[in-house]
Amino acid sequence: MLTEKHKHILEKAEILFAKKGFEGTTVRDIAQAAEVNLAMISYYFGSKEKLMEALFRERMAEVKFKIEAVVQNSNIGPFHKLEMLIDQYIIRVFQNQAFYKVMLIEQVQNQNVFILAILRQYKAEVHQLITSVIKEGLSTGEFKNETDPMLLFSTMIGTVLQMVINKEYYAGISGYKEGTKEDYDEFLKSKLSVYIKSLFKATLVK
Amino acid sequence: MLTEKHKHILEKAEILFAKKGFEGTTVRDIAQAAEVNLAMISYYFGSKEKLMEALFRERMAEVKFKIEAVVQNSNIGPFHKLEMLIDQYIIRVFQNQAFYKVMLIEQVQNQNVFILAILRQYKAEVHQLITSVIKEGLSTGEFKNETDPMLLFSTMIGTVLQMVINKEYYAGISGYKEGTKEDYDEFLKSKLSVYIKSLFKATLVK
DNA sequence: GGCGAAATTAAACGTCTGTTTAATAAATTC
DNA sequence: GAATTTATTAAACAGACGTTTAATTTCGCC
Repeated sequence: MLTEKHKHILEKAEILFAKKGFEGTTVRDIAQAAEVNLAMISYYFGSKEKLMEALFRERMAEVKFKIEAVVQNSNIGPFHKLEMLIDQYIIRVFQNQAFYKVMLIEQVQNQNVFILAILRQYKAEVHQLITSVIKEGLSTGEFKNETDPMLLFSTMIGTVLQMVINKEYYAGISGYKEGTKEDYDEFLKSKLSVYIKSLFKATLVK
Repeated sequence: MLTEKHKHILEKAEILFAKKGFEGTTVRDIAQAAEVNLAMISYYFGSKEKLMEALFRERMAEVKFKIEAVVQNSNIGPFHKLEMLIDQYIIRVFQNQAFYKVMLIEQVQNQNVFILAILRQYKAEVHQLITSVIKEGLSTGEFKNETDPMLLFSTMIGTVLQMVINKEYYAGISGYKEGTKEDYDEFLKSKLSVYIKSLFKATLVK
């Protein structure tokens, strides 16, 4: 089990991995950021690699529950379910920007077999979930049977991540000035929410 | 100027950077892959960092021309221009998958100021281009004035990159078996082309 | 309050890192 | 074709890397 100290170290490591990559981050960097002795990282996690794996195990576990709750609720229609999944995804990414950056890098590089397996399983679960909602919409006659769920899936994930990555650039050109960073994130989140829902609607709903 | 040998080394380095990241790739790795002596990398490029910068300078220079040609052609309508930009982007990403992975990682990590500047300029140019085409469509009354160009831009880039990143996963679930890797890439490219154009159409065209 | 286990520390380990050196080979210049 | 510049090499460099060690401190328990 992970203690609060474990989680504290993971949090600091996550930020460094997002900024400098796994190889670009040294164990000494992590120890300094978390204000613990260098040797504690090995003592707590075994190795730098196992620390990364612990980070994935920890963050992925948090995600799983929340998604399932939405889809299994039978009181809401299929498109509203998709809307909730979209909002949920946007909120999750903005709340864990560092981790989603780390995840993106790992997905691109595809090196660590352990993380690869976790990601594969995660993708399969989310994909299956979206597919089942779309099938539900097809059976009620609400949706058109045209678009590959994987494409919609990629659009949702891809668009959100691109906006997060280009946040600073977009702040410059959109002329957004007022408010704190949190306000700006809220501005982006609602913009993305409206936009992606409209894309889904145009593509799926009859 | 870059000789053929320079370009050969950059090509090999690019593949390694995409797979293992900048820090995860050693100069010895690059030398071995390019079949040159270790010291030649410093001799040719000055340093590992400058090699990376040379890679960006080289690849970005190739891109610039092609985009401009499309937009400045006045014989074609605004939506058809967008369609051409979409196809061009898809072709470019699939033709330079390694570099676009490197670019994505660098964008996420945002470390090297030189590369940051190149990317900023590139984004500004592409963004300005798309915006001008959309304005053209608005002035002819062809387009609706609703969507932020930056969002469409993010969708195009994000969706394509997600599909490239998840190529292997998608091959598994889509049951694509027949043909070579090149055939599979062609299959994905045409799928993406049709899909993204339909998203743009639904969002922009009256 | 004393004992055993767990936590924390500074120092050291061998290995690998990017870069430089000094010597040699190849190519270019006149 | 000798002289000079350029390309290539193996070896060495100092520093940084992840991990381990052995000693010390802190803690929970009786």
